[in-house]
Amino acid sequence: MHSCRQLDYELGSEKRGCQMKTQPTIHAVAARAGVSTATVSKVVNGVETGISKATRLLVEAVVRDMGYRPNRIGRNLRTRRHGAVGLAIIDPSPRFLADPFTTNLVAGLSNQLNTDGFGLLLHGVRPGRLKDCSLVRNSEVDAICLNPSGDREERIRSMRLASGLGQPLIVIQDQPVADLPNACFVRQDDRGGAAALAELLMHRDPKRVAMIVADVAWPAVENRIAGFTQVFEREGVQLDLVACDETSNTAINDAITRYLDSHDAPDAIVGQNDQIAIAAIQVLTGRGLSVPDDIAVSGFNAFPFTGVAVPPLTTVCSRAYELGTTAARIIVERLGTGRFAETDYMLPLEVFEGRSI
Amino acid sequence: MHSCRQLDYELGSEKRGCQMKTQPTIHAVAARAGVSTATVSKVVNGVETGISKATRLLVEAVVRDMGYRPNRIGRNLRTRRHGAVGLAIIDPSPRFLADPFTTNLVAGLSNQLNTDGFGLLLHGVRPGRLKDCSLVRNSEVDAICLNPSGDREERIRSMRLASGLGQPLIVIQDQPVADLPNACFVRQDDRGGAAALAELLMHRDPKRVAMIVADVAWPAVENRIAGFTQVFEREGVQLDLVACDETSNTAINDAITRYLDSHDAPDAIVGQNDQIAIAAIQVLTGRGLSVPDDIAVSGFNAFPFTGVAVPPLTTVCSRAYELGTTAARIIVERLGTGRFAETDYMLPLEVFEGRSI
DNA sequence: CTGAAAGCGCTAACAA
DNA sequence: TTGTTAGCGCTTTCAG
Repeated sequence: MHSCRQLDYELGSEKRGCQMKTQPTIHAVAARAGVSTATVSKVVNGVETGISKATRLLVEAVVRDMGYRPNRIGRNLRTRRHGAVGLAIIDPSPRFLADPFTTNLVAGLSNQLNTDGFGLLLHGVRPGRLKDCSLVRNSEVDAICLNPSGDREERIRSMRLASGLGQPLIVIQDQPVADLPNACFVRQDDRGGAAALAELLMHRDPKRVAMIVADVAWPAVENRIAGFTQVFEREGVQLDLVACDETSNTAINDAITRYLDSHDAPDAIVGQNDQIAIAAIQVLTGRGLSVPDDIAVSGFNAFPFTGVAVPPLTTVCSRAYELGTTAARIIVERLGTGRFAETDYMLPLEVFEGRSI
Repeated sequence: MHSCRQLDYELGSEKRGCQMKTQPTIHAVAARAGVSTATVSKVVNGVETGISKATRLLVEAVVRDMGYRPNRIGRNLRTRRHGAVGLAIIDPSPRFLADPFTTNLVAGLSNQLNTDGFGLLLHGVRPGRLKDCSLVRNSEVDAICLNPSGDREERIRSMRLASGLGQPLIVIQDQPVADLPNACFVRQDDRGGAAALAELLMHRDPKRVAMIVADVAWPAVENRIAGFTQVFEREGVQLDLVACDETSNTAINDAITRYLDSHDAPDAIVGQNDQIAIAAIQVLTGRGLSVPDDIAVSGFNAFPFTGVAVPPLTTVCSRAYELGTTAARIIVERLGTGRFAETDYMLPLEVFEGRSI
């Protein structure tokens, strides 16, 4: 049997000629080393018990020599594990990754999963199209990580769909939904962060604050609005919501300009993220207004590269990268133990005090 | 045999109790529909010939009813395809994705691969650690996409290592290496773009130009420097290279400040990317210098969100997203035909003329 | 038009 | 300490 397989392999590489060399299988290694496939398997997987030093060394040498790399498919089929996690990011833009929050989330998730021996399958999904995503149509990952967007109803549809797949689901940055079996929620306290920022803003005794928000509904933004409202309602401060297309700088500038043209100047402008806040500073400066003397400005996120502002931006620091590593750890634990220890994790947020308010 | 498998499945779901329901297999579907697994397979894979309408409808109904999702592992083992491509991004920072170039590259690659039915396995790899990456240690993807960084020698080591794996290799953004079997290079014309920008700068008749570069060596940056040098040497313009840690805004600002403190003011400052150029504008403005009247400033990339500058930045537009989609298409074609049609693709670059030079 | 059967590469239980 | 063997879920001839 060994020699037969070995023959297959040798024939394969000769027959195909110009074709790429066939990857050696565990059988080829076993045959060359004169041991069984079981022995090779044990050596390759570092099983300590029941392998003599000599055999181990021999097999390791043959493995190196033949350039053998275990085929994950065979292993996965046998262990009934995919060794991978899917991340579905719901976003209308094909450049879904351009948002620094997403970027940092993906980096954290990817790094931590890789460390633990898992792969990350990345999918940008247009709203309403989750059902067509290959993560959903096929069984190809051990768990699904979902970053929803859109209004709450749409997000709940996404979550139910993903949950119905019968595999562990980790929802990033959305409020828990009742009776969602086998789901775990991982989020940051955007509401608390916004409230802390609002309290800070209260030192200026503002009457009116404008918040510039994207026209795509993100759960984080809803919570940021809720956090402001919580403080501002109590204090009798009016909150104006100004919507814009955040994917274009000109659109952001235009929206801010239009708002300033048609309203009395607010006491403060907050962006739903730092890019928008920086744009606001520039529009204000361009109109001869001084930040923070005339108008306070603040943002959200504090990611490197988005913080190049003069004056330094006061902003709520997001923890997207840690959201990613946290989610990864939870997934790995869930896959190991068979259950979620907790089903709701919330990372606290802090305000970075720049000089823009 | 069918009923035996079916029994397994039923038992499985009952025995496990609180455990997650076992995913139905093709055998379970076949048993429930009263057909063979071969028939189910054909229906699921949309094979048109030799399936009666009635059978198709029946099987489809059972598939829906049971929530059957084909297990990719079984399929992959049989077809000897992984259905996935690995992307190894060599970068010293764990936040490798934060760079907008990388971000856009990944978005393009991911979207196009997903469209063509492939997954993308994302790996951030620290320099010199490629050999430990699971993409390298295991056979788990059909092709590897490599985005090298570091000095040329280090990059060549990475490329040789990846090429030696015996599977198709696509190198993003590096100069072709001779005798690298089964590799294809996909890049943008950074050198040409830089030269075009340099020509534009010549209208100001500069004597000295400072280029702010990161201390990590990226192939793109080398080419940008080469493009400048090509024009500036001909014209007798001096090019100063100022290195900084580009991952920190303060480091960028400090480096520019130190340079300006210790040298006569240059006629122009170019950043290796737009973030750096924007920082330069702010440092200059803070010193009471006017851009572009006193000093011209320009950058590279023109990605959305990094272009919030006053005045609008003159910059060379990168095509990272298209680099990604192009690489994806090449990979898919290579996997289909068994060979690369070309082994070197170069996307031309254009200058966006803002008002900063 | 449908089904039986072989086998993809690997692991783990069990036998030797 | 090592080897034999039985599949993991699926596709694909080939026979009916």
